[in-house]
Amino acid sequence: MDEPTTSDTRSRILVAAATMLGENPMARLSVRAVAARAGVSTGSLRHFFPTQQELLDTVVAGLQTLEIPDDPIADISKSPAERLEACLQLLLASGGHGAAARQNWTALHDSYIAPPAPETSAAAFLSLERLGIRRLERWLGALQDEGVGTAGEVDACARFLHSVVNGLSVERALPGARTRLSFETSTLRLAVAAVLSKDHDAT
Amino acid sequence: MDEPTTSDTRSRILVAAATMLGENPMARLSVRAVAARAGVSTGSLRHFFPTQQELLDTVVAGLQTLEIPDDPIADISKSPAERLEACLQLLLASGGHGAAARQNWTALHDSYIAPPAPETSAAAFLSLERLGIRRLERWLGALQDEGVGTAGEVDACARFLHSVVNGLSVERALPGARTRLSFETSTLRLAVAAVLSKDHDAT
DNA sequence: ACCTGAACACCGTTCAAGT
DNA sequence: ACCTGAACACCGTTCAAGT
Repeated sequence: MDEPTTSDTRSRILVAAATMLGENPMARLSVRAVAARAGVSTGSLRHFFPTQQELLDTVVAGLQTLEIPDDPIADISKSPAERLEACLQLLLASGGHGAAARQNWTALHDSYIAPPAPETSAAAFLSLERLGIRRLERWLGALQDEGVGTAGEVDACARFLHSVVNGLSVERALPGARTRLSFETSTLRLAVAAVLSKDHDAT
Repeated sequence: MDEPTTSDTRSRILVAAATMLGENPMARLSVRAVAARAGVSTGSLRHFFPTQQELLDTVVAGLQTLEIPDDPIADISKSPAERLEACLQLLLASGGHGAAARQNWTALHDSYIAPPAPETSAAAFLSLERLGIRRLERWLGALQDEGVGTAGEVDACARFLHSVVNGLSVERALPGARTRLSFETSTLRLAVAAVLSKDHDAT
């Protein structure tokens, strides 16, 4: 963990932002509102968080600390394709099965799809999405460092995998999830093969 | 099509917005910028498009219908990959953009995800899903008849493509859809390439 | 009905100034 | 280094006023 007193005001800002996000996930955190809630000036807020996006990323990253056990990408005993598939399975698992999956998508729907003016709450969701895509990019980057080629740009591949996982994830919340389960692995395998197209010579 | 003269300024606004979106899909269209580009006042723009979101939805909906003909799989003037991509775009388009996409997913959510006993209403959904997958299988079968090989079984490929389209579709209903628009084609292209992996010798 | 442009209430970021 | 608050350049929306 970080030291509890990285800065008193920095923490106050983070706490204020996290509280406001918790109270109303679809509100957007303006500089002035967060600064007022934290009892600091806008300039002081900017001193610790040079940009508003950085504040958002930091606060949602803090909220996300409950995950990430051990990274399957580092397990050299398996092939690159198998490892990437395991990573995707990890992402997919975080969405849950059955009732949990449904509850998850209901929360997502109520926060970001149902509201009449969804663009206002976009920032929180987008920074969360960026977190997931960053993770995918890091995994692909790790494989690239081993000499494994990717089909196209890394960010395009990451977006592709993200969409695949999203599709499978929402299907888990829809009826007939049990029937589709057998297709999940074949779909993930196709997605992995699409991304790791070139030569994958593992030693 | 609509009458060419629904309103001269309305069209000018739409054209200006579409042009700006084409130049830089990541940029956000401000009222003043679009109005200036179209040569009209902000108030006039607001008269036809009461809200900025409405403008966005209208222009992206227009861009989509502009590049979709009918029955793309039979168009032999294009390559198999291009045709399959066009088919997927067709599926994606049926989900709608912006407000329509959100409304669509809300209906789906309320019918099949939210209810406590989702297994009761499953039948309707499953038959609808089967319809979409059948369509994908027919497309893939048509390409196979031309001698185009698919990676793996047809039903597995169809399920894969179905998940990809589902993922992109739900992302259209989530915040930041406009930003992700540029990745849609690259994702679809990767998915098509994954499915049509083998030799695709036409003629 | 169509169109204008000023006005209102915001926004994120910058920066000279203090401590 | 930390902090302030004014200032700048935006933003979307509203609205009295013209045609």
